[in-house]
Amino acid sequence: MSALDIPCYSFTARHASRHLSQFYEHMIADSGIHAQQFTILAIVKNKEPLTIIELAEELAMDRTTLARSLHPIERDGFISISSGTKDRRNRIISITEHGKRQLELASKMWRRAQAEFESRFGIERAARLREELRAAADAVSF
Amino acid sequence: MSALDIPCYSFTARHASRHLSQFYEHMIADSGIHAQQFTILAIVKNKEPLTIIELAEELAMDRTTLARSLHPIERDGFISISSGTKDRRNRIISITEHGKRQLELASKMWRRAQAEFESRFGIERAARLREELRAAADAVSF
DNA sequence: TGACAATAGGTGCATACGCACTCATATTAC
DNA sequence: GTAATATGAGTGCGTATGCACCTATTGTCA
Repeated sequence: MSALDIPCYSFTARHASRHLSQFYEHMIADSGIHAQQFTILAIVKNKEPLTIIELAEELAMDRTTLARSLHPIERDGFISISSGTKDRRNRIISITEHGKRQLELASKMWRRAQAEFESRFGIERAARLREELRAAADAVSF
Repeated sequence: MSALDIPCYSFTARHASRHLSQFYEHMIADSGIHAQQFTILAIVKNKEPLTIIELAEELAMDRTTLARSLHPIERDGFISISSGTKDRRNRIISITEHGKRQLELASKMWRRAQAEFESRFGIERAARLREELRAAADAVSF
């Protein structure tokens, strides 16, 4: 019996997530951004301008985790973060022109990663898995 | 359209992994160990003694990540790490009595987490998802 | 209007993750 | 037996993750 036979749903999900992430990281590495940053950029582009809490809700992730994930992509000039004018507590996040170009580039590689995974795993099977993953996350959300 | 509708398999897997992990973390928090540490302890108990590379292979995770994950549970006295005698490059990992007791305790809570997830998600559906996650990880493993 | 509650965000801390690089030991080739 | 190679492990660095606690600003209500 290997550890992979441990019937723990948490371990299995973490394990799959690690390997999927690694696969995508390698596939888009040349774009200069990470898989997680790719997702953030894509959302920011579609929803800008938005606050940290709004973006965190979009991504269904922790506010503080997200805030720190923004630092590298702000440092690299892919997004800009400014203070709100109406509500000065807010931080307003937008994508820069540089960020849009980088996202375009990464998108090409991302599409190849998607296609490669679907080719290896089966396109319908992959779609089903994605649905089930969403449902599983829903099931444990408080 | 929300970020959760992004058809990226990597994002979806990370998202589900985050939420599943959080669910398990909360369910076993009182045991004093984390979900990841639970898995490590379980494997060490079943396979001890083993080296870092052997354990990393069991867990299908990066050697250096694992090595660092061992520090907290060694510090807390759940495992012991000694140098190999035959091959002095090796580090030999074993579970301590204290670790076994802690694992017993955590196992009870883990079983409740498993049951709760299966109850919410459906037991056969959960088993199917686990199989598919394993297969997906296999598909992207180099 | 002034106290209090609610909200947006930041920080400290600890764990999790993996790559590139290095060191020490063991094995192999000659 | 020694030089070259292979292997096991450690370290530096950067990203990802989330909890507890904090500050600053805004909103509310007496």
